[in-house]
Amino acid sequence: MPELPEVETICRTLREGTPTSPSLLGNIISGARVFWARSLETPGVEEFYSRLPGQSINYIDRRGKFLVFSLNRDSLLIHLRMSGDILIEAVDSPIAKHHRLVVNFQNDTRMAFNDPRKFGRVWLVAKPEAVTRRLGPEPLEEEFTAADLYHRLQTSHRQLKPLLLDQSFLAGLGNIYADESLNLAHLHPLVSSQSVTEEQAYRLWASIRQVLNEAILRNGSSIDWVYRGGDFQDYFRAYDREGQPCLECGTIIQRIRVGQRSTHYCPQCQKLP
DNA sequence: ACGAGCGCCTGTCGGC
DNA sequence: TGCCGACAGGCGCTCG
Repeated sequence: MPELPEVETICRTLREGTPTSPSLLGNIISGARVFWARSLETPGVEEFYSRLPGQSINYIDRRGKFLVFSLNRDSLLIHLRMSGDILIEAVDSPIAKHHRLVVNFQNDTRMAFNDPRKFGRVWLVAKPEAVTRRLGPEPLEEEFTAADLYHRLQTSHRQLKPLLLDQSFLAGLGNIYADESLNLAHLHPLVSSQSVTEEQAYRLWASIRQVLNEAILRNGSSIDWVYRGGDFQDYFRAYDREGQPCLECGTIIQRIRVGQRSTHYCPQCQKLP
């Protein structure tokens, strides 16, 4: 489920709390349990157990698709990959089937990392940059300008879709929001990046930000059995709309394979030059 | 430098 | 009903 808007939604929920679940800020960690060792990227399980107790959650942030928990001495980073989710529950509730790791708090609640497909990863490190250092710019930050995007496109010779999925080019886009952004910008997913004009780059920049901001306003997208409570899926323009009419021109949305990923686009609005 | 293919995993869905 | 392949919001690796 997790691209930037979904991770941002989870991040805000954990940081700010909801009527039914209070903020995690200030929670003191009492311990942890790992049920699937490969979910823990670093350190080893024993060190993970010994370093966590006594540290409290001072802040919760997002970098790309990573959740970043700032503790007293360390940072706890979680990447949800394809099927990961974060649940807050009572410490004495049963361990659900796909719980891979839990962090217990002194207030008798716990944070569970639930991940059916086991692709997600957790890091406990002294410096978060050790994990996030290779990420590209944050698309919603003010410092990320259209001129910046244009120059980055110029320095690459790749197709737009795989480039947008490359987290070192831009942090946070995944398959859904790459397709949505390209559709809104009227750019074909196979267009070569260095052929994009300044005006097209501006359109892509504005489209990426518009799509991500609207998705965050709708708490992200909910698809299949991994449900998060967002409803941006009801506003998709291209993604998962193969065979349906383009909302702008009525042409049937096509699905092709690009870099092993399903790619949806309107052949009329998004023409190859 | 780039794209293709594959591995990592479990679950769901459609076709036969 | 059961089986089987295709597919899924990600990413790191190898190989041409």
